Amino acid sequence: MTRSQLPSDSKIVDILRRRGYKATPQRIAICGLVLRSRAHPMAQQIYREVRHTHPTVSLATVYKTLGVLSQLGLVQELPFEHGETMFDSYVEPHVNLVCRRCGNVSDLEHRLAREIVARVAATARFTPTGQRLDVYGLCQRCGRST
Amino acid sequence: MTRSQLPSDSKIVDILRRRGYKATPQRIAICGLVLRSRAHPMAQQIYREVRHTHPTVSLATVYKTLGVLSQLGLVQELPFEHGETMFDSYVEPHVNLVCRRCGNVSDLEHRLAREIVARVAATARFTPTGQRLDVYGLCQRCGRST
DNA sequence: TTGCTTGCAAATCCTTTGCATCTAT
DNA sequence: ATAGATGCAAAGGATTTGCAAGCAA
Repeated sequence: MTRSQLPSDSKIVDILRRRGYKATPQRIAICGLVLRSRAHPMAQQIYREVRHTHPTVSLATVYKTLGVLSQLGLVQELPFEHGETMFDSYVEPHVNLVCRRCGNVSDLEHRLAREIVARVAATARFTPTGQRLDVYGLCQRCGRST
Repeated sequence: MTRSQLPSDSKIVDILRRRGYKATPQRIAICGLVLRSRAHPMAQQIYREVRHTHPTVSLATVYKTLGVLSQLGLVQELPFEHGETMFDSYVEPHVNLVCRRCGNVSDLEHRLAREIVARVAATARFTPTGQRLDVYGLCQRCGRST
């Protein structure tokens, strides 16, 4: 299975309303930024970006909206060692390649991602609802210059 | 590869000294607790436990020692969404089964753990130095009573 | 209209740091 | 002897919360 289509604003409005949330301009903007990003943004970055179009938005609203998206299963939280949490809108089984030098996180689809979740669940009689498969190291770019 | 033997105190003293750290009683106690635990303890829990034998130890020392262990590659930090970080003394590729109901984290060895790291690294020309393979869901015990 | 949402500020919580004192080597 | 470690208290930084005012439905 490949990554699903990135949602339009009207799709986002639908999703929010259907789940009983009001579709406010701030929410639509924040959801749009997060769900259409492949950059694994952090709350502060989303805040900075959304202020370009909604200058009065608060960081609290960003956090609350990220909480909603997380509740709805539309994003996955990826807390890291150094404090901040990245948000990944790709929630299907996949691998996060996390470069320890440049900090970049990229998603990689691989059949083994689904397979390991399924196998492990069967082996341990564990009912899976999500996963986080990170590989840490040096990306191609950073590895060259070591 | 299976999980290596749990280290004795004298082994811990050796490791610390060889790497240029002083082997203080507090450090030996903290390292012993963490490296011999399979429970993925958090800093507060380690603090509470180590105080049984070293009542004057401070939380700051616990954090500093955990930092040393992390630097040495002897433990892996597992930060979670709800704030606290668990410490896993099993650093080889394996799967963490994280129960969303009871909170228990258990390590599971599986050949696919090594395999996915190797395959993904080759595919993406990524040089791996570590990994975190979490599967979230309901453990056998909690799954029964759902 | 009305309850959910926003934005602000204050509060929380985990973790780190500064520093004087202590101690392993 | 002395560089590194400890313990305390204060600081830091991300995230959450309380609440009055605002807005979607």
